[in-house]
Amino acid sequence: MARETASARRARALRIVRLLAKAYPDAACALHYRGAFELLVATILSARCTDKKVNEVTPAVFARFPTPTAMAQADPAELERLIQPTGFYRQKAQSILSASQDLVGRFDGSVPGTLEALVTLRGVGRKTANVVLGNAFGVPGLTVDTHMTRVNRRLALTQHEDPEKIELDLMELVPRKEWTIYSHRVIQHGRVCCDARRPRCEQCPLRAECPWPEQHGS
DNA sequence: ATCCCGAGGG
DNA sequence: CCCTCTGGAT
Repeated sequence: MARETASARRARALRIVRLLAKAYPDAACALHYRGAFELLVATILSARCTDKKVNEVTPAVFARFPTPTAMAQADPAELERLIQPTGFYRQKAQSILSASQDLVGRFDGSVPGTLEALVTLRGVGRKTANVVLGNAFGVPGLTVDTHMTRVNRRLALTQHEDPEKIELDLMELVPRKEWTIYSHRVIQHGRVCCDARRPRCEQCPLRAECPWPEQHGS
């Protein structure tokens, strides 16, 4: 594909948005949660871990520590044991405890609804903050995780590796109201089709808009 | 740049 | 065995 002009790329991005909507009309957050606090905890646990695995451990976690107040007083060893299958369990337990203590101490026991406040919590970066904003508060947010990074790079909607730079590129290309649902659809697409190891370009709904198959002979 | 860390697939 | 899975802190 010859070098693409900015306006051509913008038009292509909009076609991709439409194709994704048709291919994944029901895409949604795959984590199981009730309310902002549970979503925050589930999203911290989802780092480098499948959502499926997270959903297996969270019912017991939420049953045992249902509120920020309860979680803030949790025994670290018990929490570590409950979340152990998700990996990185010491850091994650520490993050969940510390973040919960901050919710109680600095945010009146509830999850704040702004990016600036959320990222001050231990274990919460832009990606996690945007998941909470988009799904618990209805504030548009692009959640640049491993799937968003891989798929958008293959689509040549960004050249960057740094998640924050990718987020800025996508903010220019994807209509603001679509940010949250676009993230869900790209993540689903990354799981079922645009696989990390071997993308299934033959059956990809975005094939006509993607330079990857031509460049990699499939 | 490196570390955390378990589990599943090829 | 190596890579990947809804990252973040040091």
